Amino acid sequence: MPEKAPREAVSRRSRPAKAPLSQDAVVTTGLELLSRHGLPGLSLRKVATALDTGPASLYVYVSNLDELRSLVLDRALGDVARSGGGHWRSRVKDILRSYAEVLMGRPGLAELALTTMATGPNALRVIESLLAALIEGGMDPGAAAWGVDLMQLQVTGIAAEQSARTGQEDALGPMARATAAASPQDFPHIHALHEELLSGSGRSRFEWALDALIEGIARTPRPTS
Amino acid sequence: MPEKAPREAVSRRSRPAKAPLSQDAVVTTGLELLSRHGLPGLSLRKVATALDTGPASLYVYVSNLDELRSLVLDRALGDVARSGGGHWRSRVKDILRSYAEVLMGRPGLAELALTTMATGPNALRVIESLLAALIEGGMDPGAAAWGVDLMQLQVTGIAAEQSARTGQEDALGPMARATAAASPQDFPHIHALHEELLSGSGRSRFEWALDALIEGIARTPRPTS
DNA sequence: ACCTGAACACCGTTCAAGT
DNA sequence: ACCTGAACACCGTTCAAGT
Repeated sequence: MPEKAPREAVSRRSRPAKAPLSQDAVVTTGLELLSRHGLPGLSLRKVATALDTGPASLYVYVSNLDELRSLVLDRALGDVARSGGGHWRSRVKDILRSYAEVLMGRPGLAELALTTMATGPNALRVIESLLAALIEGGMDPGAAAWGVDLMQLQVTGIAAEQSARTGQEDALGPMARATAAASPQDFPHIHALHEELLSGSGRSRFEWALDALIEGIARTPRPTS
Repeated sequence: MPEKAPREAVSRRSRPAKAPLSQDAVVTTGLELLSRHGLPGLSLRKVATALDTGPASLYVYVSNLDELRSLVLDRALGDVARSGGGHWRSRVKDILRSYAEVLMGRPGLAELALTTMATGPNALRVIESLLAALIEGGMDPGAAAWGVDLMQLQVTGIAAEQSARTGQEDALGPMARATAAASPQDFPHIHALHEELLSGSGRSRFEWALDALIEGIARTPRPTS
């Protein structure tokens, strides 16, 4: 039962007033769809449908799917915490922890980050604050530059592993089964360590990995080429 | 102009003798297609066409695309060098170097490895030899177990970055442009370090990353939980 | 058990045409 | 310049039917 048109006619059109397209709108609904349906939700056709148009229309605002993915990733990275205070080392860990939490906070986002490089302002801000903290900690600037790369990759990888793990109903996935079944003759060390290989809460492994990285990066001289 | 049938009739059939299907055949042609056409080449439909059948037929040997990908990855990992002799540390580096070379040796393989966990015998063999070398080096077995994970992830990530870079004609991709354009006000450290961020041959960065990882893993005590 | 053809429900991208 | 419909050339997966 449609109500009567309120007040004045809505300028020539009747429908819900379909917001105008824009890159911002495209990226926003892309992130929404990702959040709701994971990686398969982030398709040009689905974004187009959500915006009540055809897929061809999006090419005005985005040059292809890869660009959309990278824009959506950067948008999501806007939630990474600003670097707070405290000792440089705990600041580095805070940033990376927040980074991991953001990646794990939406289904498919960590996996997206693994295959897409974000180059927008939010990604740059994360890099910038990591560099600042490391350099403040007295780290050689060159090592800091290379190290940031390592840290981000590592954290992204851990986040992807972790969220793949929680996405499935079986807690540990095929790797657990494979290592558990590894024959003691062919794979003695795996056999002996198969519990260790998968042990530890995600949390404690994460903290350990960060410490190991920071330690290694700080102590390893770069080649003098 | 078909020649006359040679010798005897080829048991009831005329055509090129279409090899029988098998999981092995499916994986082999999957790896072939990947090698020739990169990641887009590795599709169930293309494998089916190459094997002169329909896509539905493959489901007898492979339960879905993900399984095919993980089988193809493991097959490719068969080329990773067996652990040679020498000091444990150089052995670790040799294995990881070979692992990276294998991943970069076929287009799309490193990217595949980033999103797919190989759990076959070849993947296990790589893990086994890394564990053996680290433990021989006196590393705490628990740290070795966690560390192997870190190393593989890191090397896979570097390989993917590197082969994405050589796959494109522009040497450095959008990250270079983004960091080069970073404003000195908003991103002072990136601005100051933007050459360092992208400097160094792949080779020297790789070696440095391995040393940093080994160093960090060896020195960082695991939490006593 | 193995294999098939046909269908289903999707994709990204392009292009000529309209405004 | 922006937007569109329709087409093109693909996908993975399922299913009823055959052998």
